[in-house]
Amino acid sequence: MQHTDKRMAVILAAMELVAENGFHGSPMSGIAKRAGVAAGTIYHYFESKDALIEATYAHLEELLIESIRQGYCEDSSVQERFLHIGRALVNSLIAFPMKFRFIEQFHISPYGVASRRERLLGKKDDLVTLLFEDARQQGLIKKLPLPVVFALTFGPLLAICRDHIFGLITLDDLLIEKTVKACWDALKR
Amino acid sequence: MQHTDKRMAVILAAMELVAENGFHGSPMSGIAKRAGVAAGTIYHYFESKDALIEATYAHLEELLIESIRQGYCEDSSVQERFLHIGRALVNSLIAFPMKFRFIEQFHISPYGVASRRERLLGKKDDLVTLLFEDARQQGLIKKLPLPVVFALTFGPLLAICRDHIFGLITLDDLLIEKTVKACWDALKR
DNA sequence: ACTCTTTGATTGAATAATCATTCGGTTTTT
DNA sequence: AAAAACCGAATGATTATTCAATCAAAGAGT
Repeated sequence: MQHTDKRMAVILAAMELVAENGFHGSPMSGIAKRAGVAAGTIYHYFESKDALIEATYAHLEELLIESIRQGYCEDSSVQERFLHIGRALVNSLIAFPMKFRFIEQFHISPYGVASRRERLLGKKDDLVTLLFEDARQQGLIKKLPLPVVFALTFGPLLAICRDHIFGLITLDDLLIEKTVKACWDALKR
Repeated sequence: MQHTDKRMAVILAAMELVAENGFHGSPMSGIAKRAGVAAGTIYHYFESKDALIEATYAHLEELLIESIRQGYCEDSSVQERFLHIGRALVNSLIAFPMKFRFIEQFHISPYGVASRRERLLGKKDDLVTLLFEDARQQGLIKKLPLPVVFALTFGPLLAICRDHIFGLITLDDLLIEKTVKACWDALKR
């Protein structure tokens, strides 16, 4: 077993347990057992439980960004790029319910607050922010603060992922397309 | 001190602690201390921690429904009723950030899953569901499954409440109005 | 090839803190 | 005085974290 193998096993186990039971239902001993690793080993790779949680989120975020970037064409029209991002996000989230559940848990937890603030105030160079700035410059969307634009886009998309994963609806390509287009209707002037 | 006084003190303390620290950071001893009550007393009113959490959510939900019903006019146009609900919801949530934080924690936690399923599959007689069915019959909104309609409405509204409470934006009446109208744009055909 | 040594990885039992819950007794209300 | 509300220390289970002991691998010297 390689150096990073156990590290990744721990991250995956943490993701699954937290997704299923929340942070308060995910003891380190349980994570260790699911990862097939001794409790002490976790502390070889992560300073604390908090550090493990942060690392797990960072890993999932990377996967998500990667899957959105896949097939993204910088030269397409604003609307086409918007549709691509929406589709890719929803498909990626519902493909692995555990990912989605963990990310939601993280976002509302005290862990996520700082991370969230950084995101919106700090980095100005990510794919989505650039797209929205582009759209505003071209006068395609309403004049609203960036966080509101984010809300109108990702609020509904995360909500339908949640409903799908909890079995309240069944998302297919057509329904995803319709919903993403409806989000666009909310933005366009 | 009245019979129900301590009961309510416990509920409020639970709301505040859970809103601040999540379920895993809200020990019964802490709730008791904040409520100004002995730990054992909680068990006079609630069978267990789970029961307390459920009761706290039920109480908040009642308050929320009440504040939305206030000033709601059954005879208004669909769009006017929609705007009223959106405005009332956002104003009510940002007026007491603790309420909002608790409700979010609850919805995502294992507690909320069952409650959520009941809501959408069971009760067909609440204000909002009736409004949406009305709107669909009049051909005013897109033909989408009810959960998706809910997502397009409440997804963004909850998101802007979160952003406001975390200090990422500052909501005023105008911005709230604009955002609720944008949600309507997402729905209307 | 064969030992000795070093280094880092891994273990799991031990620790100390914290948790939900209980219960015998006290106070308050009726 | 009976009943209900209330208290808070005690209980037993669970927790994150530590650590002394083992293991595996990889040279280094012979």
